[in-house]
Amino acid sequence: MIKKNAAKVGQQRDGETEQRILEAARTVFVRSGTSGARMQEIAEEAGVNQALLHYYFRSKEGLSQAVFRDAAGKMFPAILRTLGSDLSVDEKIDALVETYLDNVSRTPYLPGYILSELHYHPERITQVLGNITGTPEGGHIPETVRPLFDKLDRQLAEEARAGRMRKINSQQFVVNLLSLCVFPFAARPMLRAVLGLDDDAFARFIKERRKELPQYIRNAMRP
Amino acid sequence: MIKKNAAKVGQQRDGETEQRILEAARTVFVRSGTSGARMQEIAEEAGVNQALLHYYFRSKEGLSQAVFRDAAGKMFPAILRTLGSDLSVDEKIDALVETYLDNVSRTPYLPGYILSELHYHPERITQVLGNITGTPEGGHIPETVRPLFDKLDRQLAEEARAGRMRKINSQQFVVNLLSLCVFPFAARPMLRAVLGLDDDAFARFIKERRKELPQYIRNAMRP
DNA sequence: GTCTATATTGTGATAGAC
DNA sequence: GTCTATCACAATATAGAC
Repeated sequence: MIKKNAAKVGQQRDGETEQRILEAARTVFVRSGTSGARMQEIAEEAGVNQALLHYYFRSKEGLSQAVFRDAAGKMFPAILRTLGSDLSVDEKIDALVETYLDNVSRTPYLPGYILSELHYHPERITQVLGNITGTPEGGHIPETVRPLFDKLDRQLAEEARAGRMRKINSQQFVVNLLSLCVFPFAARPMLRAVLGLDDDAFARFIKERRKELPQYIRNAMRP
Repeated sequence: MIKKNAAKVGQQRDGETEQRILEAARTVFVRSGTSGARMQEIAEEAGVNQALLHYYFRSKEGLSQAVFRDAAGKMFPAILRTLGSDLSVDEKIDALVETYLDNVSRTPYLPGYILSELHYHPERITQVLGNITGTPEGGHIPETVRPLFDKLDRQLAEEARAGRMRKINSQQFVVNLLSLCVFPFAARPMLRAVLGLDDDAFARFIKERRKELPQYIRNAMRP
């Protein structure tokens, strides 16, 4: 109901400007971190004035939360959905490795940003992950996620009982899976410096991983 | 030759004050990140005045570099030494998992700090890792580290030839190893929130990992 | 070496015109 | 909705006494 007269000079229809600001903010926050980023830098990146950032997002805190929420909203739901699905264990491994590596390859600096944010602002996890996991206000996330891990535990137990896998608990299983997928991106600057991987070489490195990782992980749990 | 008359009031002998400042800085930088940290906060943590930080380290930049150099100097050399040693592949796996998990358990927030620093200040990698790896001024780190990976590649090729392992290249091998060791610490705040792991539960989680990881990794490469 | 006081710049945020 | 101008304070850094 608000934005009428969109034809008037200097006005943009819809949330176009807001969106441009949000994307600029993502770029800058991902590059410099929440405290390292400057509102001025974001304004320039978006091609607008600094005051406009405050008009749309009120404060730096508000803007950075919006960015983090978006970023986390891209990564976590997909992972949780896969882990909680009705796929078999083997299929979950395949699905997670493929979708994660494919998706993140397009935004390779996101994992580093997210892990850093979680490290320096752990209080944000609850806010953001609470929504994502559907945890009620003031609730405890682990309780909401519990059913997912319980289900995984049953699947893993059944595989072990049938002699198809060694016994492993769901937490270690998930952490192993995530470690092998996420770490190479989070440590990308290190790999670039130590192994000399430029953008192309890194992309090839990930492509190779995408092929070998499922086999690697399944093998690791053979009886 | 400088510090005489150490008995005089207000003076400390040796680098005691400098050391206290450095430790305080480590605490604060690891907790808040380089740009998030405040010199005032560090001064308080060290129990000295803010001007003293500049007396010893000239600038915030200087202090943060000193902290990062120390932190990286704790992690990387041990890893590189193990990987480049004369141990067999199996022994390297054991050694790296054990020493890494044991050492880092004492400073569990260091990996998150180091990865974040590398993400937001990739230029520091060259400065610091150059020294650690013994790369000459202006040299390229990968060339210095190359022999280490070449040696690993020969070992892995020999294992494959003898039918004891599947073929895997040294880069993927090392990244897998590091992923499984480092990620749980780097993602600790996330694991705390999602899995509900408090300090004790996390310590147990790592202890279990220390036991199972070598077997997991060896298994993953079985033919 | 260590302190207090202060200079100086950076930076988030707001007021108000258009 | 978007801009320019400016405020208010935070934060690094330095001067100089002790």
